[in-house]
Amino acid sequence: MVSRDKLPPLASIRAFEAAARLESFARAAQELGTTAASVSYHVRQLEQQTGLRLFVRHPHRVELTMAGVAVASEATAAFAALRASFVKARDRDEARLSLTALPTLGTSWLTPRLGLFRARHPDIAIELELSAEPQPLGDGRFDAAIRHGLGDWRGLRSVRLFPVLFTPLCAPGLKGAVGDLEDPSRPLGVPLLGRPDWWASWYRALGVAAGPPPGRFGTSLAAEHLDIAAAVAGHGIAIGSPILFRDEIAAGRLVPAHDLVAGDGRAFWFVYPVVRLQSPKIARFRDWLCDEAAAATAPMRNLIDHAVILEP
Amino acid sequence: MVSRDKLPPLASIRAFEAAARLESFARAAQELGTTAASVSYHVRQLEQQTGLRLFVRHPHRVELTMAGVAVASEATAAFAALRASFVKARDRDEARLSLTALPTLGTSWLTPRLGLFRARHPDIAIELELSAEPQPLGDGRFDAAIRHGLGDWRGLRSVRLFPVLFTPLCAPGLKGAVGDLEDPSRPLGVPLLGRPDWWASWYRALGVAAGPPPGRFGTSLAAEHLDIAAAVAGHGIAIGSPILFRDEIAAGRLVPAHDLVAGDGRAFWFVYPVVRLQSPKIARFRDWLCDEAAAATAPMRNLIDHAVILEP
DNA sequence: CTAGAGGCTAAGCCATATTTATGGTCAGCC
DNA sequence: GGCTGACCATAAATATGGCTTAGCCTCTAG
Repeated sequence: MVSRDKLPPLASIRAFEAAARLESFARAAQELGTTAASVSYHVRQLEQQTGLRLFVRHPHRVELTMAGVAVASEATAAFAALRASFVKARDRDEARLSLTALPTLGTSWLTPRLGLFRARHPDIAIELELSAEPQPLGDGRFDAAIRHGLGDWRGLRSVRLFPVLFTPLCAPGLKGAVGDLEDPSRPLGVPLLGRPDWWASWYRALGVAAGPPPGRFGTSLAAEHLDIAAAVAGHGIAIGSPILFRDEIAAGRLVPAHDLVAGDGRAFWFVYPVVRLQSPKIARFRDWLCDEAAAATAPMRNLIDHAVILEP
Repeated sequence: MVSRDKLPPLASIRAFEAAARLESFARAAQELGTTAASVSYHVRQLEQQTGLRLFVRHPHRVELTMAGVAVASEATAAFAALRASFVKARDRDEARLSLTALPTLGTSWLTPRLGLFRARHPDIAIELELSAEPQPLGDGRFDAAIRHGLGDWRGLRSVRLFPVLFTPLCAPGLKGAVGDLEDPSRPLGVPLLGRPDWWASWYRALGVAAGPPPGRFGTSLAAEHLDIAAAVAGHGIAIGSPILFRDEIAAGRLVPAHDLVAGDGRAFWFVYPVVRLQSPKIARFRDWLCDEAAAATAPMRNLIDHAVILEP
């Protein structure tokens, strides 16, 4: 005899439950997407395991026994509860999407657009955390992230948004004060703002091996968007992405200080764990985000195509 | 995305539930009688199917997420309910054992012994129905049967109890009045009781081709045990089983009218559906019945071994 | 600092469940 | 009253899915 409190095979219970509810092996097979023979096998299996007679077989119909009725009703309830618990968990999970992104991207590009997402998907609340350090996904804190890099994070699905680019940007009033930007050895009149390594990269893209000397830089700020804000205030020439700061340029608060747009081969990616490929809320956000990224890059096609991409 | 109300694979839910309850894949594997790799696989499977993150993986321990806690508690409850329903159904089913048997065996052999079974197994109530026609098993009316035959009923498990034998029996006072039983053509002085075909078989076993002429028989009764009762009353010589009527013989109410014991190759069998091999109540009754049959036949070993068995 | 425990991944195998095919029985229907 | 179709049982072959095995990494404990 089978142990008194061991659960019989669940597949068999499932087949039995459907057969009992539908009062037919054939219909149960249909519901379960299998064959009547399979249902018959499973029900018999269950009867043998439990020692209970669950169905009385009549030549072309089956009838539940007393024991069968009792077990079936409880099994139906148990399966319903199980299904309900998953649905409920998913509903709750669906209502909140937690993201992490880099401060610059979050502040200058993502935040202004999130309202549009919320308007289109009012059932999903977005939580956005900004941090310079990439936060790990998969520990339950974040559903997805926007990162920059090469898109090769293992265990994560990466969807490319747009390339990481940089170009000198300054306030319109400063444009005249800018001397010969192309030669880092000649005095410039205004300080450079932003990460020195980006400036160095940009000069490499220009064909100049030596980056600007340290004395050229103004106050060093924590993040790209802060440098840009400083540039808007007329404190110098910042280096930044023409895609991220397109609105500033379009509004005339910033102008390119030079035509050359450089890139380092990296891009911004929307990333989320492969195990959550099936998550509808992530899929919805991803699709929306891709559309936004496409809309943001389409008018800049020409600029992007002519960017000088350095080998990483 | 997986359909909103489709139940994920039950095997995966089961693995997850155990892992959640025990807070360890390794212990869950142990409980489920499988390996940690399998549990890991199933949990991952479930997470992919549902799009829910259920566990946070720490290097050498796992931790339930919010969603995991919610699902796990409901899953545990659902499984418990399922298990309970089977246990309850079995308990209820266990309390009553319904049997069908032949009238003669039931009246003369089984009924006197049932009290002993009840005394030893007070939790099982026996229902016994006697009928000359073999009742079908498997339609829910009877759990098991005692039949006579060759033990080759398909779909049924047969356990041999003792052989079907027959020998002439009469009241002690009649023994002297019996003439030459061995020659069916010579007058006998007393009528023969019981089924003419059994008498014919008995004479064949004796080596006499011709059975007794019809005129030799007394009143024809419906069942063997009624013939035996008539014999006890001194109305003639009955043919019947020395095993079934052992008590009558031991008490001196009947004596063998001849030494020859014949058999037709058949036996009494305890039979029950193969699908109920696991049924504890049937197993208990079967074991008890076999013991009783063994106890009843042991003292008659010699007699049984010397019986003349006819080819069926 | 080593040993042990816990978990992940990958790959190959095996078992389990399903399919396919056949047969039998009954109900409905010309 | 036979025919046809629906339904279930059974058996054998197949295939898919899940298990196991083996190796690795990380962390904890002694």
